[in-house]
Amino acid sequence: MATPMTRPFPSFEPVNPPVHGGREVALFAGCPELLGTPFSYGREEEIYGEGEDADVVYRVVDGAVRTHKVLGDGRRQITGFHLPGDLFGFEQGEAHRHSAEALSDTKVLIFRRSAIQRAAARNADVACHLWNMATRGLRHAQDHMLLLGRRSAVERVATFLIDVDERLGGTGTFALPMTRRDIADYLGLTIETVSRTLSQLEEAGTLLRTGGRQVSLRLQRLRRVVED
Amino acid sequence: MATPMTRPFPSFEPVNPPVHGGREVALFAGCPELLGTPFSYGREEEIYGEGEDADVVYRVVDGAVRTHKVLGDGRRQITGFHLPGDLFGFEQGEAHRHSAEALSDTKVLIFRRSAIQRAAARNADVACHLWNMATRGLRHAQDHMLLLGRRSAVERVATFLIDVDERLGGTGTFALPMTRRDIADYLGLTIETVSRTLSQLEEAGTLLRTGGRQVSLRLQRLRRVVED
DNA sequence: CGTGAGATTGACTGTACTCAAATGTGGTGG
DNA sequence: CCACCACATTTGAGTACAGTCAATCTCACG
Repeated sequence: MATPMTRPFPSFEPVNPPVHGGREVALFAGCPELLGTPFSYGREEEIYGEGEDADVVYRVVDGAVRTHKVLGDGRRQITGFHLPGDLFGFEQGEAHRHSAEALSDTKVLIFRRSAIQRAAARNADVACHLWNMATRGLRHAQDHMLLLGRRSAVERVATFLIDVDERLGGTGTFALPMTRRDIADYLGLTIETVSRTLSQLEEAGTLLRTGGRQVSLRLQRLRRVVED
Repeated sequence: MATPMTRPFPSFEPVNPPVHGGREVALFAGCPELLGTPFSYGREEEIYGEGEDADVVYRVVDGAVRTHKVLGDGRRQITGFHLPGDLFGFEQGEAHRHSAEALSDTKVLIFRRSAIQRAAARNADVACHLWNMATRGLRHAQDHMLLLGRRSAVERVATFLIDVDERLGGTGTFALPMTRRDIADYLGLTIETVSRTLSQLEEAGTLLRTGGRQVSLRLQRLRRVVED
Protein backbone atom coordinates (compact mmCIF):
# COMPACT_ATOMS: atom_id res chain seq x y z
CA MET A 1 0.00 0.00 0.00
CA ALA A 2 1.25 3.47 -0.85
CA THR A 3 1.99 5.65 2.11
CA PRO A 4 -0.33 8.65 2.36
CA MET A 5 1.24 11.80 0.97
CA THR A 6 0.02 15.01 -0.54
CA ARG A 7 1.20 15.48 -4.09
CA PRO A 8 -1.32 17.85 -5.66
CA PHE A 9 -2.08 17.78 -9.37
CA PRO A 10 -0.19 20.38 -11.34
CA SER A 11 -3.36 21.96 -12.75
CA PHE A 12 -6.79 22.38 -11.27
CA GLU A 13 -9.16 21.37 -14.00
CA PRO A 14 -8.11 18.03 -15.54
CA VAL A 15 -8.58 15.33 -12.95
CA ASN A 16 -9.56 12.90 -15.65
CA PRO A 17 -6.35 12.17 -17.58
CA PRO A 18 -4.85 8.86 -16.45
CA VAL A 19 -2.28 9.07 -13.69
CA HIS A 20 -0.88 5.56 -14.02
CA GLY A 21 1.08 4.61 -10.99
CA GLY A 22 0.14 7.81 -9.20
CA ARG A 23 0.33 7.78 -5.42
CA GLU A 24 -1.87 10.80 -4.73
CA VAL A 25 -4.25 10.28 -1.89
CA ALA A 26 -5.92 13.68 -1.88
CA LEU A 27 -9.25 13.79 -3.68
CA PHE A 28 -8.47 17.10 -5.36
CA ALA A 29 -5.56 19.38 -5.83
CA GLY A 30 -5.09 21.95 -3.10
CA CYS A 31 -7.13 19.94 -0.68
CA PRO A 32 -4.74 18.12 1.63
CA GLU A 33 -7.42 17.74 4.29
CA LEU A 34 -9.47 15.38 2.13
CA LEU A 35 -7.50 12.15 2.09
CA GLY A 36 -8.50 8.80 0.67
CA THR A 37 -7.83 5.32 1.96
CA PRO A 38 -6.05 3.02 -0.51
CA PHE A 39 -7.78 -0.26 -1.28
CA SER A 40 -7.40 -3.09 -3.79
CA TYR A 41 -9.75 -5.39 -5.66
CA GLY A 42 -9.03 -8.50 -7.71
CA ARG A 43 -10.15 -9.23 -11.27
CA GLU A 44 -13.95 -9.44 -11.50
CA GLU A 45 -14.32 -8.63 -7.82
CA GLU A 46 -17.42 -6.70 -6.79
CA ILE A 47 -16.73 -3.27 -5.33
CA TYR A 48 -20.33 -2.58 -4.39
CA GLY A 49 -23.75 -3.92 -5.38
CA GLU A 50 -27.17 -2.42 -5.95
CA GLY A 51 -28.90 -1.65 -2.69
CA GLU A 52 -25.74 -1.40 -0.61
CA ASP A 53 -25.02 1.68 1.47
CA ALA A 54 -23.49 4.46 -0.56
CA ASP A 55 -21.46 6.29 2.03
CA VAL A 56 -18.18 6.42 0.14
CA VAL A 57 -16.90 7.60 -3.23
CA TYR A 58 -14.03 5.97 -5.13
CA ARG A 59 -11.19 7.16 -7.30
CA VAL A 60 -9.39 4.70 -9.57
CA VAL A 61 -5.61 4.75 -9.08
CA ASP A 62 -4.67 1.74 -11.17
CA GLY A 63 -6.65 -0.81 -13.15
CA ALA A 64 -10.19 -0.39 -14.44
CA VAL A 65 -13.74 -0.53 -13.10
CA ARG A 66 -17.16 -0.99 -14.68
CA THR A 67 -20.46 0.26 -13.29
CA HIS A 68 -23.72 -1.24 -14.47
CA LYS A 69 -27.42 -1.84 -13.93
CA VAL A 70 -29.30 -5.11 -14.45
CA LEU A 71 -32.90 -6.12 -15.10
CA GLY A 72 -34.62 -9.01 -13.38
CA ASP A 73 -34.05 -11.35 -16.31
CA GLY A 74 -30.33 -10.66 -16.48
CA ARG A 75 -30.19 -8.04 -19.22
CA ARG A 76 -27.33 -5.77 -18.28
CA GLN A 77 -26.34 -2.24 -19.21
CA ILE A 78 -22.86 -1.06 -18.38
CA THR A 79 -23.10 2.67 -17.72
CA GLY A 80 -19.40 3.39 -17.69
CA PHE A 81 -15.82 2.19 -17.59
CA HIS A 82 -13.62 4.00 -15.12
CA LEU A 83 -9.89 4.34 -15.68
CA PRO A 84 -7.15 5.78 -13.45
CA GLY A 85 -8.06 9.28 -12.34
CA ASP A 86 -11.82 8.75 -12.68
CA LEU A 87 -14.24 9.10 -9.79
CA PHE A 88 -17.20 6.76 -9.41
CA GLY A 89 -19.76 5.74 -6.81
CA PHE A 90 -21.70 9.00 -6.50
CA GLU A 91 -25.21 8.40 -5.38
CA GLN A 92 -28.11 10.66 -4.64
CA GLY A 93 -29.78 8.69 -1.86
CA GLU A 94 -28.63 6.34 0.86
CA ALA A 95 -28.14 3.27 -1.29
CA HIS A 96 -26.41 2.45 -4.57
CA ARG A 97 -28.73 2.12 -7.55
CA HIS A 98 -26.13 0.29 -9.58
CA SER A 99 -23.18 -2.07 -9.11
CA ALA A 100 -19.43 -1.75 -9.64
CA GLU A 101 -16.75 -4.36 -10.29
CA ALA A 102 -13.05 -4.38 -11.06
CA LEU A 103 -12.24 -5.38 -14.65
CA SER A 104 -8.72 -6.33 -13.67
CA ASP A 105 -6.68 -6.07 -10.49
CA THR A 106 -7.47 -2.55 -9.40
CA LYS A 107 -6.27 -0.04 -6.84
CA VAL A 108 -8.64 2.67 -5.64
CA LEU A 109 -8.81 5.45 -3.10
CA ILE A 110 -11.89 5.55 -0.91
CA PHE A 111 -13.37 8.81 0.36
CA ARG A 112 -16.18 9.09 2.90
CA ARG A 113 -19.10 11.06 1.59
CA SER A 114 -19.54 12.84 4.90
CA ALA A 115 -15.91 13.95 4.82
CA ILE A 116 -16.31 15.20 1.28
CA GLN A 117 -19.34 17.22 2.21
CA ARG A 118 -17.60 18.69 5.21
CA ALA A 119 -14.64 19.62 3.05
CA ALA A 120 -16.92 21.13 0.40
CA ALA A 121 -18.50 23.32 3.05
CA ARG A 122 -15.11 24.64 4.14
CA ASN A 123 -13.37 24.91 0.81
CA ALA A 124 -15.03 26.59 -2.16
CA ASP A 125 -12.60 24.96 -4.58
CA VAL A 126 -13.63 21.52 -3.43
CA ALA A 127 -17.31 22.34 -3.86
CA CYS A 128 -16.61 23.65 -7.33
CA HIS A 129 -14.59 20.58 -8.17
CA LEU A 130 -17.33 18.24 -7.03
CA TRP A 131 -19.83 20.14 -9.14
CA ASN A 132 -17.49 19.75 -12.12
CA MET A 133 -17.03 16.05 -11.45
CA ALA A 134 -20.75 15.43 -11.38
CA THR A 135 -21.55 17.46 -14.50
CA ARG A 136 -18.69 15.72 -16.29
CA GLY A 137 -20.45 12.45 -15.54
CA LEU A 138 -23.72 13.93 -16.75
CA ARG A 139 -22.13 14.94 -20.04
CA HIS A 140 -20.76 11.46 -20.61
CA ALA A 141 -24.19 10.02 -19.83
CA GLN A 142 -25.83 12.33 -22.37
CA ASP A 143 -23.33 11.36 -25.05
CA HIS A 144 -23.94 7.72 -24.30
CA MET A 145 -27.71 8.12 -24.47
CA LEU A 146 -27.31 9.52 -27.97
CA LEU A 147 -25.16 6.53 -28.89
CA LEU A 148 -27.57 3.99 -27.42
CA GLY A 149 -30.69 5.61 -28.78
CA ARG A 150 -29.62 6.71 -32.21
CA ARG A 151 -26.45 5.08 -33.47
CA SER A 152 -25.95 1.94 -35.58
CA ALA A 153 -23.80 -0.99 -34.51
CA VAL A 154 -20.77 0.10 -36.60
CA GLU A 155 -21.03 3.63 -35.28
CA ARG A 156 -21.24 2.39 -31.70
CA VAL A 157 -18.20 0.16 -32.01
CA ALA A 158 -16.19 2.82 -33.84
CA THR A 159 -17.08 5.47 -31.25
CA PHE A 160 -16.12 3.06 -28.51
CA LEU A 161 -12.72 2.23 -30.00
CA ILE A 162 -11.86 5.90 -30.51
CA ASP A 163 -12.90 6.66 -26.96
CA VAL A 164 -10.91 3.86 -25.38
CA ASP A 165 -7.89 4.80 -27.47
CA GLU A 166 -8.06 8.40 -26.27
CA ARG A 167 -8.37 7.41 -22.65
CA LEU A 168 -5.45 5.00 -23.01
CA GLY A 169 -3.10 7.53 -24.51
CA GLY A 170 -4.27 8.09 -28.08
CA THR A 171 -1.55 6.07 -29.82
CA GLY A 172 -4.06 4.05 -31.84
CA THR A 173 -2.58 0.76 -30.62
CA PHE A 174 -3.69 -0.87 -27.39
CA ALA A 175 -5.21 -3.92 -25.73
CA LEU A 176 -8.89 -3.69 -24.89
CA PRO A 177 -9.11 -4.02 -21.11
CA MET A 178 -12.51 -5.74 -21.22
CA THR A 179 -14.23 -8.77 -22.71
CA ARG A 180 -16.62 -8.76 -25.69
CA ARG A 181 -19.45 -9.25 -23.24
CA ASP A 182 -18.52 -6.07 -21.40
CA ILE A 183 -18.24 -4.15 -24.67
CA ALA A 184 -21.59 -5.49 -25.83
CA ASP A 185 -23.29 -4.61 -22.56
CA TYR A 186 -21.81 -1.13 -22.72
CA LEU A 187 -22.90 -0.52 -26.31
CA GLY A 188 -26.35 -2.09 -26.03
CA LEU A 189 -25.43 -4.86 -28.49
CA THR A 190 -24.76 -8.62 -28.34
CA ILE A 191 -21.29 -10.16 -28.28
CA GLU A 192 -21.94 -11.62 -31.72
CA THR A 193 -22.72 -8.23 -33.20
CA VAL A 194 -19.64 -6.68 -31.58
CA SER A 195 -17.50 -9.49 -32.96
CA ARG A 196 -19.00 -9.30 -36.44
CA THR A 197 -18.62 -5.53 -36.48
CA LEU A 198 -14.95 -5.74 -35.52
CA SER A 199 -14.40 -8.30 -38.32
CA GLN A 200 -16.22 -6.02 -40.71
CA LEU A 201 -14.08 -3.03 -39.71
CA GLU A 202 -10.95 -5.12 -40.08
CA GLU A 203 -12.02 -6.34 -43.50
CA ALA A 204 -12.56 -2.72 -44.56
CA GLY A 205 -9.01 -1.91 -43.44
CA THR A 206 -10.21 0.34 -40.64
CA LEU A 207 -8.34 -1.58 -37.96
CA LEU A 208 -6.00 -4.49 -37.36
CA ARG A 209 -6.40 -7.24 -34.80
CA THR A 210 -3.33 -9.02 -33.52
CA GLY A 211 -4.24 -11.55 -30.88
CA GLY A 212 -7.40 -11.51 -28.83
CA ARG A 213 -7.71 -8.02 -27.37
CA GLN A 214 -4.92 -6.19 -29.17
CA VAL A 215 -6.00 -3.67 -31.82
CA SER A 216 -4.38 -1.07 -34.06
CA LEU A 217 -6.73 1.63 -35.26
CA ARG A 218 -6.65 3.58 -38.50
CA LEU A 219 -8.00 6.60 -36.66
CA GLN A 220 -8.68 8.67 -39.79
CA ARG A 221 -10.92 6.05 -41.31
CA LEU A 222 -12.52 5.20 -38.00
CA ARG A 223 -13.50 8.82 -37.45
CA ARG A 224 -15.05 8.87 -40.90
CA VAL A 225 -17.32 6.01 -39.76
CA VAL A 226 -18.60 8.06 -36.85
CA GLU A 227 -19.14 11.40 -38.63
CA ASP A 228 -20.90 13.59 -36.11
CA MET B 1 -43.66 38.65 -13.65
CA ALA B 2 -43.71 37.44 -10.06
CA THR B 3 -42.18 39.83 -7.56
CA PRO B 4 -39.05 38.42 -5.93
CA MET B 5 -39.73 36.96 -2.53
CA THR B 6 -38.20 34.34 -0.31
CA ARG B 7 -40.55 31.50 0.44
CA PRO B 8 -38.33 28.56 1.31
CA PHE B 9 -39.44 25.00 0.71
CA PRO B 10 -40.86 23.31 3.79
CA SER B 11 -38.36 20.45 3.63
CA PHE B 12 -34.75 20.34 2.53
CA GLU B 13 -34.55 17.30 0.32
CA PRO B 14 -37.36 17.27 -2.24
CA VAL B 15 -36.81 20.04 -4.73
CA ASN B 16 -38.21 17.88 -7.49
CA PRO B 17 -41.94 17.64 -6.77
CA PRO B 18 -43.88 20.02 -9.01
CA VAL B 19 -44.59 23.43 -7.56
CA HIS B 20 -47.24 24.50 -10.05
CA GLY B 21 -47.82 28.19 -9.91
CA GLY B 22 -45.09 28.59 -7.31
CA ARG B 23 -43.53 32.02 -7.02
CA GLU B 24 -40.31 30.98 -5.29
CA VAL B 25 -37.29 32.70 -6.66
CA ALA B 26 -34.65 31.21 -4.37
CA LEU B 27 -32.73 28.31 -5.89
CA PHE B 28 -32.83 26.27 -2.70
CA ALA B 29 -34.50 26.37 0.64
CA GLY B 30 -32.72 28.36 3.29
CA CYS B 31 -30.73 30.25 0.72
CA PRO B 32 -32.33 33.67 0.35
CA GLU B 33 -29.12 35.12 -1.08
CA LEU B 34 -29.34 33.00 -4.24
CA LEU B 35 -32.17 34.53 -6.22
CA GLY B 36 -33.28 33.74 -9.74
CA THR B 37 -34.56 35.98 -12.48
CA PRO B 38 -37.97 35.01 -13.87
CA PHE B 39 -38.17 34.50 -17.63
CA SER B 40 -40.65 33.11 -20.14
CA TYR B 41 -40.44 31.12 -23.37
CA GLY B 42 -43.11 30.35 -25.94
CA ARG B 43 -44.07 26.93 -27.32
CA GLU B 44 -41.17 25.36 -29.22
CA GLU B 45 -38.91 28.28 -28.43
CA GLU B 46 -35.21 27.56 -28.04
CA ILE B 47 -33.83 28.26 -24.57
CA TYR B 48 -30.23 27.55 -25.52
CA GLY B 49 -28.42 25.72 -28.28
CA GLU B 50 -25.35 23.55 -28.52
CA GLY B 51 -22.20 25.61 -28.42
CA GLU B 52 -23.71 28.61 -26.65
CA ASP B 53 -22.22 29.95 -23.46
CA ALA B 54 -23.34 28.02 -20.41
CA ASP B 55 -23.12 30.64 -17.71
CA VAL B 56 -26.58 30.16 -16.24
CA VAL B 57 -28.70 27.35 -14.80
CA TYR B 58 -32.48 27.15 -15.10
CA ARG B 59 -35.31 25.99 -12.90
CA VAL B 60 -38.71 25.26 -14.43
CA VAL B 61 -41.54 27.09 -12.68
CA ASP B 62 -44.36 26.34 -15.07
CA GLY B 63 -44.59 24.46 -18.36
CA ALA B 64 -42.14 21.86 -19.65
CA VAL B 65 -38.72 21.75 -21.27
CA ARG B 66 -36.82 19.17 -23.31
CA THR B 67 -33.05 18.87 -23.58
CA HIS B 68 -31.49 16.96 -26.46
CA LYS B 69 -28.47 16.19 -28.61
CA VAL B 70 -28.40 15.85 -32.40
CA LEU B 71 -26.15 14.16 -34.94
CA GLY B 72 -25.07 15.78 -38.19
CA ASP B 73 -27.71 13.95 -40.21
CA GLY B 74 -30.55 15.04 -37.95
CA ARG B 75 -30.92 11.99 -35.72
CA ARG B 76 -31.96 13.34 -32.35
CA GLN B 77 -31.86 11.99 -28.81
CA ILE B 78 -33.88 13.76 -26.15
CA THR B 79 -31.99 13.31 -22.90
CA GLY B 80 -34.70 14.54 -20.59
CA PHE B 81 -38.02 16.29 -20.04
CA HIS B 82 -38.02 18.87 -17.29
CA LEU B 83 -41.17 19.70 -15.37
CA PRO B 84 -41.87 22.36 -12.72
CA GLY B 85 -39.33 22.14 -9.93
CA ASP B 86 -36.63 20.55 -12.09
CA LEU B 87 -33.24 22.12 -12.69
CA PHE B 88 -31.52 21.94 -16.08
CA GLY B 89 -28.68 23.53 -17.98
CA PHE B 90 -25.73 22.28 -15.91
CA GLU B 91 -22.61 22.10 -17.96
CA GLN B 92 -19.07 21.10 -17.20
CA GLY B 93 -17.22 23.43 -19.53
CA GLU B 94 -17.81 26.88 -20.94
CA ALA B 95 -20.32 25.90 -23.60
CA HIS B 96 -23.49 23.84 -23.74
CA ARG B 97 -23.08 20.39 -25.27
CA HIS B 98 -26.79 20.02 -25.86
CA SER B 99 -29.85 22.14 -26.62
CA ALA B 100 -33.01 23.01 -24.69
CA GLU B 101 -36.45 24.10 -25.87
CA ALA B 102 -39.81 24.82 -24.28
CA LEU B 103 -42.44 22.16 -25.01
CA SER B 104 -45.22 24.61 -24.25
CA ASP B 105 -45.35 28.15 -22.90
CA THR B 106 -42.91 27.95 -20.05
CA LYS B 107 -41.78 30.06 -17.11
CA VAL B 108 -38.33 29.55 -15.66
CA LEU B 109 -36.01 31.06 -13.11
CA ILE B 110 -32.48 31.82 -14.27
CA PHE B 111 -29.47 31.60 -11.93
CA ARG B 112 -25.96 32.71 -12.79
CA ARG B 113 -23.43 29.93 -12.42
CA SER B 114 -20.92 32.27 -10.82
CA ALA B 115 -23.48 33.29 -8.21
CA ILE B 116 -24.26 29.66 -7.50
CA GLN B 117 -20.61 28.86 -7.01
CA ARG B 118 -20.14 31.82 -4.72
CA ALA B 119 -23.15 30.77 -2.69
CA ALA B 120 -21.91 27.17 -2.52
CA ALA B 121 -18.62 28.39 -1.13
CA ARG B 122 -20.36 30.31 1.63
CA ASN B 123 -23.18 27.94 2.45
CA ALA B 124 -22.54 24.25 3.02
CA ASP B 125 -26.21 23.41 2.53
CA VAL B 126 -26.15 24.90 -0.94
CA ALA B 127 -23.07 22.91 -1.90
CA CYS B 128 -24.71 19.77 -0.61
CA HIS B 129 -27.87 20.55 -2.50
CA LEU B 130 -26.02 21.11 -5.75
CA TRP B 131 -24.25 17.79 -5.31
CA ASN B 132 -27.63 16.13 -4.79
CA MET B 133 -29.09 17.84 -7.84
CA ALA B 134 -26.27 16.64 -10.06
CA THR B 135 -26.28 13.06 -8.77
CA ARG B 136 -30.04 12.98 -9.17
CA GLY B 137 -29.50 13.79 -12.84
CA LEU B 138 -26.84 11.12 -13.05
CA ARG B 139 -29.21 8.52 -11.66
CA HIS B 140 -31.87 9.40 -14.19
CA ALA B 141 -29.29 9.17 -16.95
CA GLN B 142 -28.23 5.70 -15.78
CA ASP B 143 -31.81 4.48 -15.70
CA HIS B 144 -32.36 5.84 -19.17
CA MET B 145 -29.22 4.18 -20.52
CA LEU B 146 -30.58 0.85 -19.32
CA LEU B 147 -33.85 1.60 -21.08
CA LEU B 148 -32.19 2.64 -24.33
CA GLY B 149 -29.66 -0.15 -24.38
CA ARG B 150 -31.64 -3.10 -23.12
CA ARG B 151 -35.39 -2.63 -23.24
CA SER B 152 -37.93 -3.52 -25.95
CA ALA B 153 -40.29 -1.01 -27.53
CA VAL B 154 -43.27 -2.00 -25.35
CA GLU B 155 -41.17 -1.82 -22.21
CA ARG B 156 -39.85 1.61 -23.20
CA VAL B 157 -43.29 3.03 -23.84
CA ALA B 158 -44.74 1.49 -20.69
CA THR B 159 -41.88 2.80 -18.56
CA PHE B 160 -42.33 6.21 -20.10
CA LEU B 161 -46.06 6.37 -19.42
CA ILE B 162 -45.63 5.31 -15.80
CA ASP B 163 -42.90 7.89 -15.36
CA VAL B 164 -44.87 10.76 -16.87
CA ASP B 165 -47.90 9.81 -14.82
CA GLU B 166 -45.89 9.90 -11.60
CA ARG B 167 -44.39 13.26 -12.40
CA LEU B 168 -47.80 14.64 -13.27
CA GLY B 169 -49.46 13.56 -10.05
CA GLY B 170 -49.89 9.81 -10.30
CA THR B 171 -53.62 9.78 -11.01
CA GLY B 172 -53.25 7.54 -14.06
CA THR B 173 -55.13 10.01 -16.27
CA PHE B 174 -53.40 12.89 -18.01
CA ALA B 175 -52.57 14.55 -21.31
CA LEU B 176 -49.11 13.85 -22.68
CA PRO B 177 -47.37 17.22 -22.84
CA MET B 178 -45.28 16.29 -25.90
CA THR B 179 -45.68 15.06 -29.47
CA ARG B 180 -45.08 11.51 -30.69
CA ARG B 181 -41.87 12.75 -32.24
CA ASP B 182 -40.62 13.93 -28.86
CA ILE B 183 -41.60 10.64 -27.24
CA ALA B 184 -39.89 8.69 -30.00
CA ASP B 185 -36.72 10.75 -29.78
CA TYR B 186 -36.68 10.29 -26.02
CA LEU B 187 -37.18 6.53 -26.19
CA GLY B 188 -34.84 5.88 -29.12
CA LEU B 189 -37.70 4.72 -31.36
CA THR B 190 -39.59 6.05 -34.39
CA ILE B 191 -42.96 7.80 -34.20
CA GLU B 192 -44.53 4.87 -36.02
CA THR B 193 -43.28 2.39 -33.45
CA VAL B 194 -44.48 4.58 -30.58
CA SER B 195 -47.89 4.87 -32.20
CA ARG B 196 -48.16 1.16 -32.94
CA THR B 197 -47.07 0.32 -29.41
CA LEU B 198 -49.70 2.59 -27.91
CA SER B 199 -52.35 0.94 -30.12
CA GLN B 200 -51.09 -2.45 -29.04
CA LEU B 201 -51.29 -1.49 -25.36
CA GLU B 202 -54.78 -0.11 -25.85
CA GLU B 203 -55.88 -3.26 -27.63
CA ALA B 204 -54.56 -5.31 -24.71
CA GLY B 205 -56.65 -3.18 -22.33
CA THR B 206 -53.57 -1.69 -20.69
CA LEU B 207 -54.62 1.88 -21.39
CA LEU B 208 -57.33 4.03 -22.92
CA ARG B 209 -56.88 6.86 -25.38
CA THR B 210 -59.46 9.63 -25.54
CA GLY B 211 -58.50 12.31 -27.99
CA GLY B 212 -54.99 12.92 -29.25
CA ARG B 213 -52.79 13.19 -26.18
CA GLN B 214 -55.18 12.17 -23.40
CA VAL B 215 -54.54 8.76 -21.81
CA SER B 216 -55.91 6.72 -18.91
CA LEU B 217 -53.51 4.08 -17.64
CA ARG B 218 -54.30 0.73 -16.06
CA LEU B 219 -51.25 1.11 -13.85
CA GLN B 220 -51.32 -2.45 -12.50
CA ARG B 221 -51.15 -4.00 -15.93
CA LEU B 222 -48.71 -1.43 -17.19
CA ARG B 223 -46.32 -2.22 -14.36
CA ARG B 224 -46.56 -5.88 -15.24
CA VAL B 225 -45.30 -5.01 -18.71
CA VAL B 226 -42.18 -3.41 -17.27
CA GLU B 227 -41.27 -6.06 -14.68
CA ASP B 228 -37.91 -5.02 -13.32
C1' DC C 1 -0.88 -31.54 -25.09
C1' DG C 2 -5.60 -31.35 -23.29
C1' DT C 3 -8.94 -28.28 -21.43
C1' DG C 4 -12.13 -24.52 -21.14
C1' DA C 5 -13.42 -19.83 -21.51
C1' DG C 6 -13.68 -16.41 -24.81
C1' DA C 7 -14.22 -15.12 -29.58
C1' DT C 8 -15.65 -15.82 -34.30
C1' DT C 9 -18.57 -17.35 -37.95
C1' DG C 10 -22.85 -19.19 -40.08
C1' DA C 11 -27.82 -19.74 -40.88
C1' DC C 12 -32.04 -18.15 -39.74
C1' DT C 13 -35.48 -15.17 -37.28
C1' DG C 14 -37.82 -11.24 -35.50
C1' DT C 15 -38.32 -6.61 -33.94
C1' DA C 16 -38.30 -2.25 -35.17
C1' DC C 17 -37.43 0.76 -39.35
C1' DT C 18 -38.73 2.74 -43.91
C1' DC C 19 -41.78 4.34 -47.18
C1' DA C 20 -46.42 5.37 -48.20
C1' DA C 21 -51.25 6.17 -47.60
C1' DA C 22 -55.24 7.09 -44.76
C1' DT C 23 -57.30 9.08 -40.87
C1' DG C 24 -57.84 12.20 -37.00
C1' DT C 25 -57.40 16.74 -34.57
C1' DG C 26 -57.27 21.45 -33.49
C1' DG C 27 -57.24 26.06 -35.12
C1' DT C 28 -58.90 29.76 -38.26
C1' DG C 29 -61.89 32.47 -40.72
C1' DG C 30 -66.11 32.78 -43.39
C1' DC D 1 -71.47 26.74 -36.52
C1' DC D 2 -69.13 24.73 -39.99
C1' DA D 3 -65.81 24.22 -43.79
C1' DC D 4 -61.26 24.08 -44.53
C1' DC D 5 -56.49 23.56 -43.72
C1' DA D 6 -52.15 22.18 -41.82
C1' DC D 7 -50.26 19.09 -39.14
C1' DA D 8 -50.14 15.11 -36.01
C1' DT D 9 -51.17 10.44 -35.65
C1' DT D 10 -52.40 5.92 -37.10
C1' DT D 11 -52.21 2.03 -40.06
C1' DG D 12 -50.29 -0.96 -43.80
C1' DA D 13 -46.78 -3.47 -46.53
C1' DG D 14 -42.23 -4.71 -47.15
C1' DT D 15 -37.28 -4.52 -45.56
C1' DA D 16 -33.12 -4.51 -42.97
C1' DC D 17 -30.39 -4.59 -39.10
C1' DA D 18 -29.28 -6.73 -35.15
C1' DG D 19 -30.67 -10.81 -32.33
C1' DT D 20 -30.89 -15.94 -31.51
C1' DC D 21 -29.21 -20.45 -31.66
C1' DA D 22 -25.56 -23.32 -32.74
C1' DA D 23 -21.10 -24.86 -34.45
C1' DT D 24 -16.29 -23.94 -34.77
C1' DC D 25 -12.02 -21.70 -33.79
C1' DT D 26 -8.32 -19.58 -30.76
C1' DC D 27 -5.47 -19.21 -27.15
C1' DA D 28 -3.88 -19.06 -22.44
C1' DC D 29 -2.95 -22.12 -18.86
C1' DG D 30 -2.40 -26.17 -16.31
